[in-house]
Amino acid sequence: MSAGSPASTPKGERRRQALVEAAARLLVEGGFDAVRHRAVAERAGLPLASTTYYFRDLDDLVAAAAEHHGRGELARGWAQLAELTAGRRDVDGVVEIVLDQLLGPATERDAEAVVLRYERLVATGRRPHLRPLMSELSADLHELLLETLARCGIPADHERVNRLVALVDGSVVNALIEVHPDPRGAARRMLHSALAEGL
Amino acid sequence: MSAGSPASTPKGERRRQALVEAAARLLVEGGFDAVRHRAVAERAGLPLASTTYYFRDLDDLVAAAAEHHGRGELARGWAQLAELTAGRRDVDGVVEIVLDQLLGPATERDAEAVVLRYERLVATGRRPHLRPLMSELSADLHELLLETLARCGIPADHERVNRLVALVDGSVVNALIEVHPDPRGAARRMLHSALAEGL
Amino acid sequence: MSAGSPASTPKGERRRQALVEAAARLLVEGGFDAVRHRAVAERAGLPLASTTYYFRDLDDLVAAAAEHHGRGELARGWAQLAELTAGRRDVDGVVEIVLDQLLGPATERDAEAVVLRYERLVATGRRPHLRPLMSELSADLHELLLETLARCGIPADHERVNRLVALVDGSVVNALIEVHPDPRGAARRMLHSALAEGL
Amino acid sequence: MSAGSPASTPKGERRRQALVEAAARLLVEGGFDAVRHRAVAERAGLPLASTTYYFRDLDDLVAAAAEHHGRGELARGWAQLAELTAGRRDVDGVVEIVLDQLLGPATERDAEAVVLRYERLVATGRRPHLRPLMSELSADLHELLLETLARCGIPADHERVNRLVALVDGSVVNALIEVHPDPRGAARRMLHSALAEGL
DNA sequence: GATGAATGAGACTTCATTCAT
DNA sequence: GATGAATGAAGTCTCATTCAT
Repeated sequence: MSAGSPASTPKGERRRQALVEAAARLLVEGGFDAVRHRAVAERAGLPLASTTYYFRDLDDLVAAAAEHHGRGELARGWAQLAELTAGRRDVDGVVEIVLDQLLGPATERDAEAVVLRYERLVATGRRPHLRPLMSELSADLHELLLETLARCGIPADHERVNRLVALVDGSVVNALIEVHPDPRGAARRMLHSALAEGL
Repeated sequence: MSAGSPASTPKGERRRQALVEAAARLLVEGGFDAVRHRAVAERAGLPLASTTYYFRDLDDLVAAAAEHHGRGELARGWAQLAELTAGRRDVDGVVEIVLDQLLGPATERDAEAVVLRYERLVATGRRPHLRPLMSELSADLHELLLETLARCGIPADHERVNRLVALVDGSVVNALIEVHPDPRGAARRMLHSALAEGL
Repeated sequence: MSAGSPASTPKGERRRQALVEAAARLLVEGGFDAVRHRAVAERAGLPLASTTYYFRDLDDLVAAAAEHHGRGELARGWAQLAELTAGRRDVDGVVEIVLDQLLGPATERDAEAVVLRYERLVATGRRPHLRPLMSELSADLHELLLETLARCGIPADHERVNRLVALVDGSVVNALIEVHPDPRGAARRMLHSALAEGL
Repeated sequence: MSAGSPASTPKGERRRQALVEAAARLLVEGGFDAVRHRAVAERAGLPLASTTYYFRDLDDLVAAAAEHHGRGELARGWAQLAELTAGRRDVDGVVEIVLDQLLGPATERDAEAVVLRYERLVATGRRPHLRPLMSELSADLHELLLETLARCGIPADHERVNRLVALVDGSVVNALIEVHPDPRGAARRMLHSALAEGL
């Protein structure tokens, strides 16, 4: 999916990967603007020129980083699902599971940890080249949630998942503007009240 | 609310305003990254140094632009409300009105026109200094929707408005990643299905 | 001596003085480079344009500040002399008095407090317009030391004062480069060893 | 000792050196304030960006220039010493040699040529990062004078050298404020009178 | 007399990208 | 294949000074 160019040697692939990981970490920490050639190279402990050697330009590297981060999140989600024993759960349990799938595991610095998911979504609005990637990731996330709800004994279809996702994402983006943002809390409250009314 | 400093004369106020408007236009067209001293000055047809004369630094100018844009949207919303004849409406009518309030009037290039609202929300996640402003705007928007729903004969409380907003915003951010994004359409479908089930 | 231009009114004179004092304080705190129109005006609580209204240009203001500071030091020196009871003193006493006259009263942050005297001397090397002023101040300082030594019962002539001054100033400028500078201490040691050998 | 970073190739080293020399020349001509990125680049006939490519920031470049100048002076001093035939000399001869070591060879525009030594010393008072460098240069100069005096058949220890240096430096900084400065002359007179009295 | 407004010049620095080796 | 070297373009911001009022 990523553009890629040279280096099909194992070593080349390893270095490419190191750059992607470095870029992904920067993405999480500082957003899209923080992904610069220099910063990535330093993080990865590789020469500056390697960033343009392995990636056509910065957009290419940013895209690869976004993809890496997105796939990592999904992998975590599927792994979490695999460990989930089947069976009915109360609302509280389901809500927490869904929040974990959508926002990642709860952190102390939640607001900051969560923001990248939304930066990615919104940034795609101005970067058409990210759309195919993001669409793919999104479809997979959808699938993951569908399975997760099923495992929890909650009947779910595409529409219901869409609504759940919208409720969470909508709550979060609106929570980010609070002076002391608590996006996870906001999403949790929203989900509860929605589920209480039968979604 | 905006920081600003000099220019109490009418002319000064006019120039300041010209800069804000130029910055706001750039914000709409290119997002936060597009608001640069040079670009703003050129847009406004004013000397480069005027940007730092009227605004302490770029953050200050960006904030003023965001505020300008946000207040403009709200003003439009209230004006629209004022022209709204009271009385019950069918779901279709209400949905269109709510979409207009939240996303602005329908445009051809809808995806692009709509994206700034979400950039603003998300950007605030990394720019704490925008939070007070955004919170204020958000509260006003909330009020506007409350009134709008009342005018449409739909019983609404804070919670219901929150849910509506979340549904729209969540739909939109998830629609932005489609290869051919139709955020307004996505939000419309979501609202319909939600209202059909009694919200 | 200072250039001066407008404002012979009492109020004008007062504001001019306020600017000079503000500039002098900045001079002490940050050296010549710290004396900027903006900084001076802010310190003095006066409008920016007043700095160019009362002083032809920045050099003029800097010169006035240097003069103010220099004359203040000298006034302090003469006052100190006036309070000095006549009579022979031991070397220690004389040394401390001379150090006070040349370097100002001992401070905790001595290195920083002392540096301006030498910046002024050296800066004059590149600013011929400061020379008449500095020469006058220097002559007065010379006179002060002559009187001081006499009061202490130490026979002194111009040559001896010159040598004393040179020893102190030479010690100080060479002490400023230490990692933990102690210019007063260095000057003290130098004076002691010189006086021990009969100057 | 200088910070620097890239350029290990001969060519790189040469360009780096060109920048340092350009900066050093500017330092001599106009003092610390004259060392600006633009000015250095133009002097060296190199692109502006090369100044930040070879030097982390301006402070780094200024320090390198100060070091270059200082080491050059010292090298000249040691070379001069090497050419010095051993043996007793009269006071006049010794004085001239010491002045050469401390102030550089006599020039027509003496006052200007000499001022940088003192700017460097005094500037260090406000720029702690220069202290280690200046201390090292100072120690070497001390050594040079010790050897020089020995070569001239004059018994000298650290204390005596310190006193000599202080006398010269003190004379010079006080001479810089004369309307027609003659720092070398002043130092010469001071040394004579001091040596006449057995130091 | 006094000052708010205004700006051209220039300061330092970062960065994406190219290219020779 | 890999990378150190290099740089043009642009970024943010400060400042001394002028001028109209």
